[in-house]
Amino acid sequence: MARLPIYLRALTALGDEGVTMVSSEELAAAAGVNSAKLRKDLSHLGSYGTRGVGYDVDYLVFQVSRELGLTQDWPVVIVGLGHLGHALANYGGFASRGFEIRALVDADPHLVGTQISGRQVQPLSRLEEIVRAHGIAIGVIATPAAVAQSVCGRLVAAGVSSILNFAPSVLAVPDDVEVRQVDMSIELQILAFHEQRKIVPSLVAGL
Amino acid sequence: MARLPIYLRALTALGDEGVTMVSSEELAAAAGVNSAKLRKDLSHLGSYGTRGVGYDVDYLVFQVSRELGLTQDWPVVIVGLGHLGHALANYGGFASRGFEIRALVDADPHLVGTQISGRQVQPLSRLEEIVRAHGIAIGVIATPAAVAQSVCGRLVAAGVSSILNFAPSVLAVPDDVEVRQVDMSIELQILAFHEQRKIVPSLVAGL
DNA sequence: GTCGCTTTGTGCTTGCGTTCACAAGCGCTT
DNA sequence: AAGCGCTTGTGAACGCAAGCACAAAGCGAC
Repeated sequence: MARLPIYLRALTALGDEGVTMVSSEELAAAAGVNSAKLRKDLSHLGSYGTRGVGYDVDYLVFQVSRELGLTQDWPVVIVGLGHLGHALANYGGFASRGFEIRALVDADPHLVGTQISGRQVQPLSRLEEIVRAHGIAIGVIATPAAVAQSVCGRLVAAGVSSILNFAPSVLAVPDDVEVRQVDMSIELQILAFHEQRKIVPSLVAGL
Repeated sequence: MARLPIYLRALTALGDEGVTMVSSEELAAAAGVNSAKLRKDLSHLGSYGTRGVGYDVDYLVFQVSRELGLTQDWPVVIVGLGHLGHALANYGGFASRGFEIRALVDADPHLVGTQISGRQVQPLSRLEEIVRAHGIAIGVIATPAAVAQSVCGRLVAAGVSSILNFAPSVLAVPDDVEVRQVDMSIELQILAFHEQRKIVPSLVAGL
């Protein structure tokens, strides 16, 4: 379920505060969801709660992490090191959550060979070689939209089966490859849509 | 509808290629959705298609833009100029889509006063003043999670009613404020979950 | 002008996810 | 040891979105 990471984040935050037991009601509030939904989600993992008491925070963190596959480290390659790729390479939130950025790749000869976050940028021509050598299953695309599909195809051909795409383009992939799309312009446009709906209805009401 | 921006992106891409008319089938393929869903979505805006022919690309771009409220420019403030905020400030995809980054704000005295993407970083203490002076309705939070809720509250109090949050924390806001959450770690965790499901079932099948 | 091809717009069914509401169960107190 | 209060886990109802399938409608050809 796509909500497990949110629960995990809330749980680790609670754990850091020293909380040892938590009720579905409290955890649901921290995660911003309905408590029944949370209980149903957690029940799919097994019966890890105690009736009348709640859930043991540490134990639940472990169980959710296991379900998400975070008990092992996932090697990741970042393709494209513009401003965004740069930010991703320097983002500390990955390593602490079971992801290791194993390689940085870019097509720009001026970037290749430079150090970013203690790691050397590799040329795009070596992409397949790098993916295979490290057994990388997860790729991050932070390139311009024009080359995103090409990079995606090469990643998939080299064995990558999960892709996080920051480029504003729809990626075509085989059915067994998972793609998640993050597009900041689209998020802003959705906000603009809601902003306008707050204004337009007042005009309609005035008619 | 949250899919309109995706349609708009596909439409502008087609327009740049010189395409003038497009069928729901073609546009749906470009946007990665079902054609019936696309037609139903577009029909909510009005009847802008011609039966037997399709949709006029330019006209549809205009209509979708109008529906999304992109015929006007939306002023935006970015709070937090770490690696991610930096990348956002330099991202060209905003201005071209009807958003103008009007102010950059950070708490770090070393950053305040520096120029980023031709704009001077303002101190966090002036946040409310800046929001009110520019009539800013949309705020982007790219701060550490620890201060995200505090910044969010100040933005809302100053009049911001839409927030794009990159910090890994759930924001509590009044009902009339829209929040959209972007969390790269969560996206990666969802990918890891699917990756693991590709491996674990093979073990289960072996039993 | 009529016929047929193509594509939109939409009623209806189907399926999934959310939510309510309650029974089952655990621990604490007396 | 028994009862009480609290919380989980889940069966059942509800609502919404997705997709099918077809009727309505425009355009071109003959």
